[in-house]
Amino acid sequence: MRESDFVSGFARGLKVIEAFGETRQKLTIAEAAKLTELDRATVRRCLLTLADLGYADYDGKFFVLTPKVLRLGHAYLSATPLPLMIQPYLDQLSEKSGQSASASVLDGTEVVYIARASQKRVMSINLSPGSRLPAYCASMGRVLLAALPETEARSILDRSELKANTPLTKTDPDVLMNELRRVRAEGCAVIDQELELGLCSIAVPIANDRGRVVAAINIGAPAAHVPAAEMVTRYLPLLKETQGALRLVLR
Amino acid sequence: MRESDFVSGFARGLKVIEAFGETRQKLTIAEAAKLTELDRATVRRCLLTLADLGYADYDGKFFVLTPKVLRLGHAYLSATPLPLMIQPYLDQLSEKSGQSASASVLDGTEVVYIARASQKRVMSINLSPGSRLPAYCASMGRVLLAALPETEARSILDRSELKANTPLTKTDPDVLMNELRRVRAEGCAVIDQELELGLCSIAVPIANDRGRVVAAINIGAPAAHVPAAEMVTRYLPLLKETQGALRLVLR
DNA sequence: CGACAATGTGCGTTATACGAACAAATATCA
DNA sequence: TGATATTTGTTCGTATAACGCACATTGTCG
Repeated sequence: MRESDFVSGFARGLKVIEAFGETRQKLTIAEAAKLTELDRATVRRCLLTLADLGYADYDGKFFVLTPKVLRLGHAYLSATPLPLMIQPYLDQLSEKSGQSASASVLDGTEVVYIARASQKRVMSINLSPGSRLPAYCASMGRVLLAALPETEARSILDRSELKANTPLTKTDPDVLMNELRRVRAEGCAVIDQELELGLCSIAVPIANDRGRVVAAINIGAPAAHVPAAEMVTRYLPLLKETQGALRLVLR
Repeated sequence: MRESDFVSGFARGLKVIEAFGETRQKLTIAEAAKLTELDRATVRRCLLTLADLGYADYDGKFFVLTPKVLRLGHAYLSATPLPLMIQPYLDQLSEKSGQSASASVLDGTEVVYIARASQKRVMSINLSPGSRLPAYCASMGRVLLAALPETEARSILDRSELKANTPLTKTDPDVLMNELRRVRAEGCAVIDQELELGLCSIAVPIANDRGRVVAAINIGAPAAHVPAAEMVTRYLPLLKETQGALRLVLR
């Protein structure tokens, strides 16, 4: 791609949208300028353009995203075969296990949920498709990182904000790299309350018919119901079964 | 807003992203130019910019959206109070009714799902938050349209593609306007297999503490389990209860 | 009321990027 | 396989889009 094929004004605008992140419902011009490191006047024009097009509302101080903004990315979930094909398998997996089951892919340093089936909600956060979790402390993140070349996985860990969500969260990069080696060897990852106290999950990678890892699936359960030590014996057979079935149908 | 505050290059780029819609996983340059009615060279530069930034992959012919594109706007679902506040109520509603419960808001001619709780999936499509349905033939769409001034509702119907999804789908604008008047009078809408054969749903509007309608909630059920004639007696009391509880907490 | 922060605005400047036209590549069809 | 149609790549002249700096205005806080 040549430099003259790059539209920098468009790129700046996308950077402004990304400034909202996952936690900011609204932004001021000054906040968005700080987050994007773009000139304040440039950011102001981008935000005003979003408001004019209906992607945001402006009350004279704050820009608030509107439902229209969901048009900008939902095609990935609604039109891409992978989420659509995995969903029925997760429905069955959730039914058989009696717990929630999800699928995700890696995007940068995070896993993005692309499909989910749940019975009762037990997590404090709602992980519908499009939601993100840091890969280093999520079971699906662990298996997706384990499927990468070690230098690439290490690079992602180095770019991650390795914060301790609970006293059980592993945050040392070397410890995490050893853990990824173990995950690769065993073919699954178990997270024992590293993301959130009270929650355990077990995940396996999903490969397509050419052996390339394209997603991960997991089963999540409350630690009170299923201690981490039992996650493997109770759920790994079901996950392996689903893994094998999906391998035959994904290309 | 002054014309000089509008960034037309950014606006064109957003139009190109929207060209993917809800059903197109991939687009060629020519397809995107046709859908957006922009010059082919302009569209090409926008798509190449998306690819360069990682929002799409390019195989030399097709541009395919990547999971990164989900960063564009997910803050609306993950950071906006409305979806987060409604979710626990839908969980309870789903539990009590034994059916799926959802919330949505109006965006253009469609309803966008913003929260969902489900037991078993019975629809052929997966309606996770971010998904869209045409408002004219969805129960939540009916109640949201009914909450608008008649001229505005009529304008939305006129802009809709009023297609018959099933033999039961109402598509005549005058018939639909009468139906909206009935919905307004009764305070709820029941859809009897107009969206998809085998599926019924009942919805009520959700107002905030100032009486302004901000969302709709529904319960959906298989027609085989709950005939449309019974939807009101079985589920309207539960919906009204949730409606009242939400009114107290939404501002 | 003054200090400080945030926002609005003007405008000189130039880099951005548009789009038309032509070339090259790919797809389709007989 | 060649002809034709369609799509994509590329050049480049040109206009203007839009950048960003500086100053003015407004809002907030103590």
